[in-house]
Amino acid sequence: MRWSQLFIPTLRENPAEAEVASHQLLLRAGYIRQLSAGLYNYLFLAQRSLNKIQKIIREEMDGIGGQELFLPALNPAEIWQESGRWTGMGANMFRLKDRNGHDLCLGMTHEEVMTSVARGEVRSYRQLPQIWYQIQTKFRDEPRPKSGLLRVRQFIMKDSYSFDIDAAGLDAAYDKHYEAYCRIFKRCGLEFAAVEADSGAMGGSQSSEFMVRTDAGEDFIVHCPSTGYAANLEKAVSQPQPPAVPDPEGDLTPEEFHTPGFKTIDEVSAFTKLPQTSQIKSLVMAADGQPVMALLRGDHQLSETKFSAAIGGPKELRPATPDEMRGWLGADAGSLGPIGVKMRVIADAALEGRRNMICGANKDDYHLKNVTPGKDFKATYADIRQVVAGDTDVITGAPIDVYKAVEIGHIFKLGYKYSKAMGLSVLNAEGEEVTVIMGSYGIGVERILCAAVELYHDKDGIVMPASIAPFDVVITPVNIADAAQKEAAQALYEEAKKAGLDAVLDDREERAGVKFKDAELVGIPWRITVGKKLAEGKVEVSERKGKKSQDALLSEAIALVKAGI
RNA sequence: CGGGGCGUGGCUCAGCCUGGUAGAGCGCCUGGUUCGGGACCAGGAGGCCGGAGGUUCGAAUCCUCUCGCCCCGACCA
Repeated sequence: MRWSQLFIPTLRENPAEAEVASHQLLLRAGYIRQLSAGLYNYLFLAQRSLNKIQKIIREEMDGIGGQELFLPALNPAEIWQESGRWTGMGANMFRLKDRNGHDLCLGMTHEEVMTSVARGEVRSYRQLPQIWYQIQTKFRDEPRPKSGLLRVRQFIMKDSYSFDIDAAGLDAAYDKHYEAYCRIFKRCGLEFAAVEADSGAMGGSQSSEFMVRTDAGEDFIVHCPSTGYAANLEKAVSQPQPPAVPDPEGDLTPEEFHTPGFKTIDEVSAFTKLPQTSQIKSLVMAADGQPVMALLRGDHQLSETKFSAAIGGPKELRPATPDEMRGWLGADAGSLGPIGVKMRVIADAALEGRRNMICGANKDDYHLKNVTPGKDFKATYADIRQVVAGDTDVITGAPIDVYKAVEIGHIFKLGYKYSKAMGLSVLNAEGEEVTVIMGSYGIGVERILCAAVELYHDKDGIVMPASIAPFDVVITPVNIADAAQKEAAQALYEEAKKAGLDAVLDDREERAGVKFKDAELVGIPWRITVGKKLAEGKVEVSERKGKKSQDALLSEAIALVKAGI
């Protein structure tokens, strides 16, 4: 292709609205343009990259026996009602009505549709196992789209679903996906980590997320370099640091004291001259409208995910409102505590065995000291605490890290959630009806592109991995008006195409600097510059990564690039 | 949904406080000179200042409402 004919609208300056590197660079390099919040036009370059990513995905999915389908993005409400997710998905699902007033939605994922396909057709264990996948547009009415392509309202997802007769079959399908995903991300040139994850609203037992480390990400990963333990913060476990000062000895009796205006843990800590680790933080939550108290050590944060699991996974979980707190406990947040309360109390495991601590008195501007969990109040202990940097590995005690990451893939063992709810069963060899066990496996296609840009860029632009770059090589005649250069460049371009390279000829009537800058911004992995050394029969071959270049004979240039890719 | 910010040629922004009828740089078009790292000269096109209402002799500028976008938080298969 000839650059002069292409639509590659590069910008010299960063658009004002872009914050993260991938957003800025994809805009500047002319890959994408925004249509609206969370909606992007994928221009020529983005489309080429996304096509390459999808090609890799298809090859690997086909490689594990996946069969590609294509299901409607527009779904009837009925199947979502059957699975219970019509209400479960809440406001995150785009909903609409057709002309007859029937409820429809735009699919966020396709468990329901896939299950409905299977239940109509799959009758016998002999037809299992199956792995079906599609590459489809998904819709989510995000409360806050952000960070360019990282969090959007419409995006491309490869989603696959496995159907098996038993748990061993599911395990095998899950493992196949795990390995295929590793190959996909590796082929896309990404450095990534597979981590233990919470299965959240998807339901199911086991799940792994594939994460790329970047500050632009929204997830936090807990990682122990010495043991290899890696998990999403929602799910991660660790050993907390010990309390900053030891608890007072003895079976002391709780004693009220006045704390005028001291509400936060920090304020009470400063007032009592006892560290945060000596305080009990009492949080009141409403679980399906019922009050539940969560207790944590003063310096710890509640993990809502763990807490939700600890109380049996309520449909709705939220912090209590100030009015609710006052009604239930007779005091405002800042003076609450577990003594004498009538609600369920879940205490974090880090409080077990502690004694003579400080907590709120359920009376405004009063706290209690000498409060001992177990003795002065009853609570169920559970791990409801969010891991923080500085904690240590639960088994070895080795230090752990917490870092930000973006999720590019997620695999789940769904179990029977959808097949049971929607009646997907087959006859086994004994002629008995058994419910099919399912898995579900997603990849965010654009997120691979974003992650690559986040990971690989420099001051001049994108350093796109060759496997997903829109072009392999750009042939750049320094001066297109020079007939010899023009001719040589044209010949090189033809040769590159014959050699199977995705080549573009930069035949624009621009100065060399402009063409170099654009090629670097866009992130084309290789450039062959046809310039003054042409007189000696030479051209310059340069690699975007590391900015290395060398002179090569005209006849050798293409082979050199080919070898590099 | 709470908090903050911003909407002025294609892009980045100035002008607004202190009303007087719109500017710069880049980009774009034409011609010329240049030609290995975002050239230079000359000429030119392009904006009813997000929208509506109001105040005023007069509104980009002041007031009210509204829409959109971005950021922080909440939320997030």
